[in-house]
Amino acid sequence: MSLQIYDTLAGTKRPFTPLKPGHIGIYVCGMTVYDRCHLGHGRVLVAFDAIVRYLRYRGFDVHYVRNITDVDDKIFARASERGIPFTELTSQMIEAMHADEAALGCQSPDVEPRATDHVGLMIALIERLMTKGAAYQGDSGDVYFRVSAFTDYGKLNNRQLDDMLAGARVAVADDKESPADFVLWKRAKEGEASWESPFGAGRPGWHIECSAMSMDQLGESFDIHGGGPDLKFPHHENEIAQSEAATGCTFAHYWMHAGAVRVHDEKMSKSLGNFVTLEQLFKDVHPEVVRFFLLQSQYRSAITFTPDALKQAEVAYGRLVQALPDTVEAVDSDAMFQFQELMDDDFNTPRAIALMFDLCNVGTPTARAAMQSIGVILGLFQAGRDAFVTQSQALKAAHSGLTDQAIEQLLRDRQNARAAKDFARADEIRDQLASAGVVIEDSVDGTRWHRQ
RNA sequence: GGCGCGUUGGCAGAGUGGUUAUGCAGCGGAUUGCAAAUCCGUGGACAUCGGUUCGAUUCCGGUACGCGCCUCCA
Repeated sequence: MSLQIYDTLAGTKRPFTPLKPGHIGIYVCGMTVYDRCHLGHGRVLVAFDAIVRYLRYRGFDVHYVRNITDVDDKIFARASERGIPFTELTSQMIEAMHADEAALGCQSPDVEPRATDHVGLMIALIERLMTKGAAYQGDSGDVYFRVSAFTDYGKLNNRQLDDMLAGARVAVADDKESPADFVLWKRAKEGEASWESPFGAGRPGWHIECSAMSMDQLGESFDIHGGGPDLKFPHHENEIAQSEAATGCTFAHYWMHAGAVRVHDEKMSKSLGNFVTLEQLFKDVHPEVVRFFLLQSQYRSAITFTPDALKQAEVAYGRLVQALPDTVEAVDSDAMFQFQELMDDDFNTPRAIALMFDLCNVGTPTARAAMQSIGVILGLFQAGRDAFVTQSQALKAAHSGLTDQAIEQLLRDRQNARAAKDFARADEIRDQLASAGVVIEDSVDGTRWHRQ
């Protein structure tokens, strides 16, 4: 079977055919850098990282582009709240994002274009749209995209323009020809960063940056465009409109959207304030566990985050880590073939993980080697077994009431009690340790312990 | 109101027109002073009502409930 990808625009899985054989250009909408990343951002990072890793494993030469939105109302607002220049805020947040991304085991995109570095390209694209009659400047000085100039408007989200106008909730700027028209260029406001342009000083609207930068990196027509679930509308719809109106050719050939992360049956989002940041999660569990947790669901399905679910993932992943082979072995090629079949079906990472457990249960050297290979392709096992255990234990020690020294002392007391056949005392100590989250294992070569 | 998605065993989460998902938890056994860890074994599910079919959790239609988008949000 060949590679199938679910295309949001088609509403179904489609066999994947790259525009240029062997090569794939992919553009993913990245972060607006005004705050720390939460688990929803993490999901997009991990999903597309795993996808890109797999495509490369499959032999494609992948050019992975992910933008950084570093001009935006929220950025200006947050920077002025904190009394710092907006560029200082964005550079802090970009640094934090890169740290989170690295912790999750994601490879950096090949290119990470920033909006502020490409304003010239955006201006050029807006001028092109004006020349074609697809853009106009209102009395306020803002420049808008003329939605009526693009007959396919709504195709990504299956929407009719009339329906959208009827249900419009957004306050309509009175210099728009139509409420559905969206801004390409915002006139400069007092005290805010702005750029000179033929339409006057101002700054770009949100959508235009992705059209300009994706086409700059990947050409006017490219293979895959991805992003989070909340970008389908209006962001990606508007990207299609302005890009295709300008070029006259198909913009992205496959549209991929990750599913939402939920908390208590609500979408995790900044606006609802119900988000948990990656930074917070990394205090409780090893970042690889977060990655594993995310990959346990297919990238398009909704995930409900609960601390218990993360705990389950930790236990399950720990078992796989323990089964990593000590030596380099030949890989079970049959298993790798199965893996490819599973992943070729729209990147079915949950089944790939199930296969890893099957291999773990088989337990032979070649099976365990295959399990490791699969994990590595999915970006797991990056710390290695010993470091993973050490790092996980260190996290738990930070939450524990007992120091390592106290634990060692209790174990010596217990050992003495056992030697004296005072099992009641020995069990009492074991219970005490257990209630502090410390599990002990007696074996012929002594007693081992770990924090649970 | 418009568009779309979901409802699987205690929990997480795949998939299939007739045969074991997988993981966590549970239960039984081996092992252990007792445990833990490990190994072996094991019960348990497809929201609801109709239809198609020899046969549907799986296809089609209705219903209920839930969710997402329609405004910035990954």
